[in-house]
Amino acid sequence: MLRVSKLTDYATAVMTCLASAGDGVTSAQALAERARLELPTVSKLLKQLAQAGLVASTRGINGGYRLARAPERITIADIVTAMEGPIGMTECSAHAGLCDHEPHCGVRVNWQRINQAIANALANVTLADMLHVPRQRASIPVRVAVT
Amino acid sequence: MLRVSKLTDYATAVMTCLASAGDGVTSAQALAERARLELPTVSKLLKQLAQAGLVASTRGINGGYRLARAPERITIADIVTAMEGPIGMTECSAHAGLCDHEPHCGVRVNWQRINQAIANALANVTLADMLHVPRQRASIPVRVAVT
DNA sequence: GATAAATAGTACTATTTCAGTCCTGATTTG
DNA sequence: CAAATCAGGACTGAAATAGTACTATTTATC
Repeated sequence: MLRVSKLTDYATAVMTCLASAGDGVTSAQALAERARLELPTVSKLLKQLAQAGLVASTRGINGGYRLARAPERITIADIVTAMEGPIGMTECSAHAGLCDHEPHCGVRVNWQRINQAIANALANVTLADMLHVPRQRASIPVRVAVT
Repeated sequence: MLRVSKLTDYATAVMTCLASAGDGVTSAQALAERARLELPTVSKLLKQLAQAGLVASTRGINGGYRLARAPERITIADIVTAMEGPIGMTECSAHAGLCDHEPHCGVRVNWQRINQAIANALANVTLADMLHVPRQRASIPVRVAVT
């Protein structure tokens, strides 16, 4: 149903917790409790987020994670990409050359444009935005133009 | 990777073929050949599209399918919804009440806003648009505002 | 009215993906 | 050195997906 995976969903929740936690490091354990998720699951996705460079980790006792950048500079698109790979609605728009139909597929270029629109929509919402419950109207002006 | 299913992808291709076929009915067989897909697959998705009211079918010999509305009035969002159900990036944003975390989930409202942005992006591209190879710039002004 | 062509509906299966868990190793603090 | 914590990989059960097959129904033509 055109959805992101649960892991990605959890990842946004955990990242939001991290953003609200401030500057110090927070352990995976503490994040799991705050997000009400299982520790192994949280560990797994934090590892992925760390590899993608969205969070920085500190090992050892009193270790934990913190955001690698300011919440204003981390977007939903970053998180989705970290968890699921490149954003592409169709196989051929994410990776060229895999589809037999490419030579006679007039639809492909248009899908790429749609992808772009969606990627822009995701890139226009930052972690900082997620911290706020939206105001009545127009608090996050997402403006996407396919050009 | 945030993608639509292959069936949905095929559906857009088949719908595009139908749009370019003009007013008469076109058989599933002919559509399969033009889209270079297997007949059973095309039949299956045409049935779904018919149930969703996007195509009209004529039975019997010389039967086939035609668009139920003008291509300008059928959007990618219509096709995606017909094939995959309601557009929702996360479980909780498509169906309320299923998620244990809802009471303490500050992320949910924001996901709903993102969904809306994406739904708008898909709703702003019509079948008629898909028929054209995009011009150099600004041929499909998709403008999405989360308000 | 019989026949052929085409859609309608249902069921089934193999494959793939996803979610979740567990285990072992590496690192740091005390 | 011991405890706490992250890193990396492997594994498994469940679910979704894709594709196929079969039967019933409808309609035009002869």
